[in-house]
Amino acid sequence: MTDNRFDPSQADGRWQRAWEESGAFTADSDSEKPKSFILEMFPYPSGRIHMGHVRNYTMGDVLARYKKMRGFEVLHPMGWDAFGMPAENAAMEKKVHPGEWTHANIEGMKKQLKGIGFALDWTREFATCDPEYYGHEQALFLDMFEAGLVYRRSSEVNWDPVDMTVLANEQVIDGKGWRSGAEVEKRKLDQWFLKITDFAEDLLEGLDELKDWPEKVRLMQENWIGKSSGLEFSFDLSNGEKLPVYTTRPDTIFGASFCAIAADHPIAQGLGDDPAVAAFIEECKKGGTTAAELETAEKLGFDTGITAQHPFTGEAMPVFIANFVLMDYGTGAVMGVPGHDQRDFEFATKYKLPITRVVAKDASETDAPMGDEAEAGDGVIVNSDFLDGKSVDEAKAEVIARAENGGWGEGKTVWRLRDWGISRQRYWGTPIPIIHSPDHGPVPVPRDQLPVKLPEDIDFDEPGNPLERHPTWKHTTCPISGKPALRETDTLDTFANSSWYFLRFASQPDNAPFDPEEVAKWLPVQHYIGGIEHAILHLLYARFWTRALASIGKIDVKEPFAALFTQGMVTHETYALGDGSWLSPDEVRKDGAGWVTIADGAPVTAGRVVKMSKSKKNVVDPDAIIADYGADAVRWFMLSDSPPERDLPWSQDGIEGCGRFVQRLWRLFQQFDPAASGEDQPLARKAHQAIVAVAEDIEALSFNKAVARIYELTGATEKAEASESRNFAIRTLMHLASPMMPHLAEEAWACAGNDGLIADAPWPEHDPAMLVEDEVTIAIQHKGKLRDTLTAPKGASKEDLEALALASEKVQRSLDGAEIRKVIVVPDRLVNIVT
RNA sequence: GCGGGUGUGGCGGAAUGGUAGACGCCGGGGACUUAAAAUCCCCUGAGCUUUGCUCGUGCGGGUUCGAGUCCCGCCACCCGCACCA
Repeated sequence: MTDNRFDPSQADGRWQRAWEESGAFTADSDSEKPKSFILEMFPYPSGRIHMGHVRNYTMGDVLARYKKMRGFEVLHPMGWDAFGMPAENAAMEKKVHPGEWTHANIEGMKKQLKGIGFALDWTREFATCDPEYYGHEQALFLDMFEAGLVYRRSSEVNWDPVDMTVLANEQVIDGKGWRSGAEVEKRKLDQWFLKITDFAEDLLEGLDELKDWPEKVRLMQENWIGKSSGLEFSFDLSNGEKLPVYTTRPDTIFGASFCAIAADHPIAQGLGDDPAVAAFIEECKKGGTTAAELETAEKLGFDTGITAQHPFTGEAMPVFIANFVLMDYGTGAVMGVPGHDQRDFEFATKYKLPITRVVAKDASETDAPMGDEAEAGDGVIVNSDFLDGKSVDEAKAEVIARAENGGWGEGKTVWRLRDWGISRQRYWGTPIPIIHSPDHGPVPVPRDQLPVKLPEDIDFDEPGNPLERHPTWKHTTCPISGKPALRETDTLDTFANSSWYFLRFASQPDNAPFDPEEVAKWLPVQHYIGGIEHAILHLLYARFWTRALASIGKIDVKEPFAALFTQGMVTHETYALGDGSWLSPDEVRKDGAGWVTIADGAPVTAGRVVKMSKSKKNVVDPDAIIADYGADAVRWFMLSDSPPERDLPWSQDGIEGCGRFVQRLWRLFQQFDPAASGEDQPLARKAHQAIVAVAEDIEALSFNKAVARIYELTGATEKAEASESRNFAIRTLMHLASPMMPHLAEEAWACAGNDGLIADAPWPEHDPAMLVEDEVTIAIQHKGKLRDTLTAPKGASKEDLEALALASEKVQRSLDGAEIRKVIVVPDRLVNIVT
């Protein structure tokens, strides 16, 4: 027995090399074992691994290692979501090629990930910016193009006139470009779209099958897809035109008192010659789109002077241009029913339009006055001719039926989901494999010319898309006529890259994006782990892309991720000086109850615990922590205390505690004593129970509970005398801890004289007979309050337990001679005496 | 506004309707040491008239022999979406 310390600085690297050399985590798709695909959302190679990554990948790693121990052939790959804006920004700021910057980052981050000891199959690593990868992506794009799932149309975009580029909505801040600060313009550009709306119904219904997804994410996707059903019909207008409107409340049609159209509605645009109309349309465009602005925005309207004829009453209703009507939902026009829609109510109040009740609590309340807001709830239809007395649902069906019979409208389902605009006027992305032919329009690049590679010799000295102004790249010939033609210079949205990468992880043939048979072996992903921020876009696009490929016969799986887990953020206290400037954790120290700067002792305010971010300076660098405490301590911290779906507050005290526990386990592991003999039943029992409990906790992803179990068994084992049972407990702890602290476990395993890697060893067997206690603690209650506890043999009869309870001195004192009315006995648990 | 979540010691958090606070962190006391670090042991929800008693899981009710857990009504905070007709 030696009392040396575990030295991660030399042990970690040694075991990481041992895993790599033995190929311990290389997935064999020809294996006979059941398969398990464990995947964490692959990182963007921004430069450094941060604590959020460490937490995400540690969780996946524990699962992957555990599944391997349980006899699964595990696929646990890693790659790089390598296209995107930051690389281009770096190119502009640092005069470095985006590819060079990206690859340097990948090298650095890969080294960091290896230093944490993740059980990854690095043989399947790829970056989405590899021409092989994006070439296959281009092939998939062409598959979808040929299947009619891709189309081109003119669409409005945010245009930065200084950077000469399109901005995503989140890159527009207060109406200005986030980089240039220039006033952003709306511009119409021809853009490529993927027909995700073809799959709206399917994507919505598929959510029901995703039992192992968080309810929250399913609801967010459901709302995003936004199915609604109602009636689309046309009003006859006084100018002879027709005005199609969409409503989900056809039952309230007798309450309509006006029509409203969007500012960019064709009828409004047609009136644009009138300066007053033009001014109003301009006014509508100004309004901000932030939540707060919309909340307070006043309903504004402009009476066009045109009237619409009510389909049932024949009444003439005014048609307004209104700022609250959206052109891209429904038909861009609505019928206004002020009594039963809050927006219409506000509008009608402002412009003194009639507000009629057409839904009441019951049929007798026909004339009940309207309050100061619209009544959107259920009820009975009143003041509505043939609809009177019907329920809301009956009236909806009746009006839709009459409209359809009369040929002036039809029941319709409308979706909030829009088609996916995938064109980006950027260099660092997958070139869209299309050639614009003067004679044949947009033509697919012939398959034998894929990949369409990005040119290397580009510069970012001028604003705009480097592909567009490259001297030769876009010039090519039409594949049909052979005449000169131009390449598409837009690249694909980066979300396209992450929409099928899991298929490429499952199989990597040279001549195809994937092999359907290999995909069938691994998919769906058994556990997909990542941040909640991808609840909608990435996860919806990946579901769509998988379904689209299934619909054209490329694969058999429709849902890529069987189970989804969204982990919480890593947070940290913030520190600020009096002037509000932020300080990093290593610039401050505790001073009594408060905090001061290390530099000059100036008082520091410790603020809220929030997500680690550069702007708040509350980041902690994983490398520095690993250097101080080793990889296992950091991994252990990531799994301890907080449930994985909640935020994890980082603390210096916490990581020190984890570092201490690594050493404590190491000391215990060294006490494995081959010469020891004898049984220790209670300890053996605890070890067997821990084998079962830790397994259950890991499978439920309750890592914090698994950690607590390991602490408990550790404590019990430390206290026990040497025995064969104690040796068993020590070996058990090595196995139970090995998915979480793999370096320590390997070192201890080897020191105890075992051959091979503990990573390759199976999960320990438990003896079911040892799970059952032979003695139990019984709680004795009087009137529901605890009075005493006693130990009884497991399975003691109710009569015996009752007798034991009544024999207790404490119980008798509490009873104080009162008459016993009833005694409740729960075997092996408690006795409750009621007086 | 709509949808969802959370609320338990100083802190992170445990708890199939059955002994609330497992486990960890912080804190206090002690042992070892010339001393420190490391390590080990004990205490650590609040209060009280302290062999013990009372109170205690955001608040107010209810069901039950028994409620952190189930039901009804509130409050606070967090997240997502949002003029979607």
